[in-house]
Amino acid sequence: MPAPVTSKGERSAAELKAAALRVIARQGYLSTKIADITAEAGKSAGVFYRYFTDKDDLLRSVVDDFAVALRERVTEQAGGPHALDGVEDVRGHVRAYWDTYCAHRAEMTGIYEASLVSAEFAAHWEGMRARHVDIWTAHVAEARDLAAPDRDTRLTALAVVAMIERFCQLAAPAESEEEGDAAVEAMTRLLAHGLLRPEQPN
Amino acid sequence: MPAPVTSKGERSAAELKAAALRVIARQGYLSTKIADITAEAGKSAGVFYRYFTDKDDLLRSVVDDFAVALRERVTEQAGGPHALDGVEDVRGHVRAYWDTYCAHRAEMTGIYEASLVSAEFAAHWEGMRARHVDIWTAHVAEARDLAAPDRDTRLTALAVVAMIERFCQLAAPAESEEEGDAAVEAMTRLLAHGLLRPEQPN
DNA sequence: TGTACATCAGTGAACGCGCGTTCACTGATGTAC
DNA sequence: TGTACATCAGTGAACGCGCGTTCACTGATGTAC
Repeated sequence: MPAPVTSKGERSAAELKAAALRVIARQGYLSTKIADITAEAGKSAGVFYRYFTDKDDLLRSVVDDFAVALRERVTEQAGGPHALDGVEDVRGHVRAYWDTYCAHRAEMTGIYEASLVSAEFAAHWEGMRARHVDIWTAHVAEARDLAAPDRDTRLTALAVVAMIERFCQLAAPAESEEEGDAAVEAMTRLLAHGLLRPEQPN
Repeated sequence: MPAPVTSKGERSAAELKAAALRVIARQGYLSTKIADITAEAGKSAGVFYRYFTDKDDLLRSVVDDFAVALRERVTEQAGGPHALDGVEDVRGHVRAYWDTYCAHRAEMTGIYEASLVSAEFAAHWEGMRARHVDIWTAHVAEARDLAAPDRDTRLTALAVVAMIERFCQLAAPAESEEEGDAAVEAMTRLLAHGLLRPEQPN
């Protein structure tokens, strides 16, 4: 990725990235053309290649910014919930994913759609999911009093992650903060207690 | 879509469809080129256009076959479970989706990936999901003793469908039938009872 | 049974569209003297 | 303060790649007489 040299150049690169996020949020990554991004930034097509080698390079750069923002966010709320010993902890995990998804919908969309076509981003997305599955696997094993997670535990964790991942794609962006709360609550209730009431026969 | 005239033509069109399903199952729809399909069928590129106008036309045709197969399958197992009054019914719904997903993975992949780029297939996929959400909404409302489903009920149903949809994408195809059973079981347990045990404090 | 003709499947080179990408150029900004 | 020069951002027309798509042609099959 060619680097900007002057402060004006840095601003332009940032403007292109910001424009890309807006376009991607609007029409998805795969449907976004280089010309869409430069037009959104109010520049001509050629300038794109002064700052990026191609579309994937820009996505990579945008995703790096995203990772930095995530790291800051994580250290901010240091020491979150670690044991799945109640609804509160489920809600905490769900809300964390929901909030970062809403705050970085374009980045998520970009990585996800690119993952369908590019091995590099497929690995990236799978890596993100694998980390979540590991976390949930540990929690599920703990809730079930298992010393080591068995296959069903890992499958359950995968199901949890699958639900959160896809539900956020479908329900975000919420129109209002209240709708976001309702979305988080629906996921939390379902994950914590399931659909059936305990007193019902199975 | 240009129609084949002779019986040999019909066979060729069917071979192209079958080849397309194999290629799509292997490398996805978006990454599949017309030449990949004709090569897989052992034919030259030009013949494709004798039977289909373009890639989406072939997908449409393949999806029509799929819809026919689905209708037959549904009428076969006539009168499935209609009330969500137990784990059995949850399992039944989950298994039905899992089985058809595994049996028609290429078609599902095709519609899904095309939906990211084509409005037509986006509508198709959303329509399929909407039908499932309606079914689950009714069941969740019943399980909660609600006369009419409220917003949380619909969100819960969406979460259920999101989980099934994505989990099947990730876990299918299973290596063995036993792995398939385990997958269905993991989804069923999670949906029916959730992660936490009733006796634990919430 | 053989021959002529029509029809359609199939070939693969050639064409052309929609992009991504380049490039010669302009204009703005900053620096040296 | 003014002038000359260097550097970089930015332009947009032109280029070219990777496909999808077409088309003139071949070969196979079936039909009429």
